Amino acid sequence: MMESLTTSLQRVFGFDTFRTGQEAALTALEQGQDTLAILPTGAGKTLIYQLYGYRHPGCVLVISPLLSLMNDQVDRMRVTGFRRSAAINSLTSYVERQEILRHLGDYQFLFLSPEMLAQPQMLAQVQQLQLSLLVIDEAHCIVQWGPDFRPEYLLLGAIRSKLQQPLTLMLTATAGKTTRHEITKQLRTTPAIVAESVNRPNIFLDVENVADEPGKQVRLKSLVSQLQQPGVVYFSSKQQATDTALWLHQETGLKAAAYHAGLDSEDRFKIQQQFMAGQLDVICATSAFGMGIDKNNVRYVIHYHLPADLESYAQEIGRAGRDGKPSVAILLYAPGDEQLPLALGQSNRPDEETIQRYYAHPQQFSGDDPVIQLLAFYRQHGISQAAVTQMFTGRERERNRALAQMMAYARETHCLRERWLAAFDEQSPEHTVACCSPGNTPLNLNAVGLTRQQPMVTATTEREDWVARLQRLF
DNA sequence: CGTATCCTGAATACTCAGGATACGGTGCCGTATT
Repeated sequence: MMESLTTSLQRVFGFDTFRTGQEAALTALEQGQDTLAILPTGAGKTLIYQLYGYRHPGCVLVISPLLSLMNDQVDRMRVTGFRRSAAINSLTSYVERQEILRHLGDYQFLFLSPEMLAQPQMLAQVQQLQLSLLVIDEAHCIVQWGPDFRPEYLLLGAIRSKLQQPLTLMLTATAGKTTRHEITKQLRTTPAIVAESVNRPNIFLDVENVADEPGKQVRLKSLVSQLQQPGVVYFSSKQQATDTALWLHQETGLKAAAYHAGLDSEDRFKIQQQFMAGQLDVICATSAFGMGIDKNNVRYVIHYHLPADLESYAQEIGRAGRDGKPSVAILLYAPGDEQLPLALGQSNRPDEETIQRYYAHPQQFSGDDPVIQLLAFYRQHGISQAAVTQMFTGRERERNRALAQMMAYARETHCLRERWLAAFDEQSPEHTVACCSPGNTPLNLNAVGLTRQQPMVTATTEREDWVARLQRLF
């Protein structure tokens, strides 16, 4: 008889108890059920598949969206005693890759990107393995990136079938009802769902209405110079992230840097390291910044532009206050801001006519256009014109719905938390002054307890004091 | 979709109306080129 989960936990990690969600997910997996686990960052999602891998013979195959995540994870696993771990990706040298492939059957944990796994040679190798578990890390990427950015994500369902439907664990920090539905539909399974609340009570929510672009800049500068550091300001434009980092530094003297996909990987790495080490006050970033960032003392996340949906917003504000201390998420909204996410959503999407013309005469199109590259991908994978049309139509409808939900948050006049959590089918705790400040109410920074003039007291006494202080103030 | 910038042509030469165009985000992979 196999030892209990708790005994394994004790033996492998030296912990006596599981964190919320871990045990439920493991229990479902032990019963042979595919499992979708929606757990906040820092809840110990990797422990779930590490422990499962420890308890069962065969290989745990982990599909991960980013090379940096993969490589960090392999390093961490080797340090903590899981030495039979490897990643194969474009950064792997030829020699190293040959070495791993020669002993592939000996590995307990193998990390691949969807693109790598989709390659026929690689898939053939993996088909030879005895898989104990297939893990889809950051599973929301299937929905967020699949259709119009990284189409290999949409092949995972077919690949899973070719691997004889191995037991599958899907991991993410944020997934509303439609995202959950889409993930499981794509992966062709009806899993057990283990979901923790996405609420983050220590993050004060705020929407700030401004008249226009200059008004937004003024407000941003004022907020950034008053708030406790460090913080993150999100943009939907690389240029504006860069310009604003420089401007904020000049205007306020704060140590500010920009982070986006236009920087070379050396700079990206350096800036990320500096931020993690506390050498930066504020990072002006695009959505490129975030996954895999686990800094616990981020005090504020400001959105200069409107995110495309509440799930992205939840992911991004979730990077504040990991230490449980009071933090704030501020959305700056100017009339018409919804046009930018709308346009971005359209930019990678072919219209019906283009699809029709491409399928009729594919050779007449230039291969440089990313939209055409997507169509070429789907056509080469035998996906019909009708299916592609239907997919992009559905995608458009879904993006519009998601943006409308985001707009409803921006325009909310009653309780932002209630509005936010409703998108994840969650009830909100009762609204208090410590909860949020919608766009129609002014933000009192002192009330949030985050101004630099009023440094926070120590963590243990903070929570009661903070609520009590707020109650008195109002 | 909407803003900013560039371009064009007509009228003027200390210019400007209005149209065309570019910009706006996320990452794998591997091949061709320096």
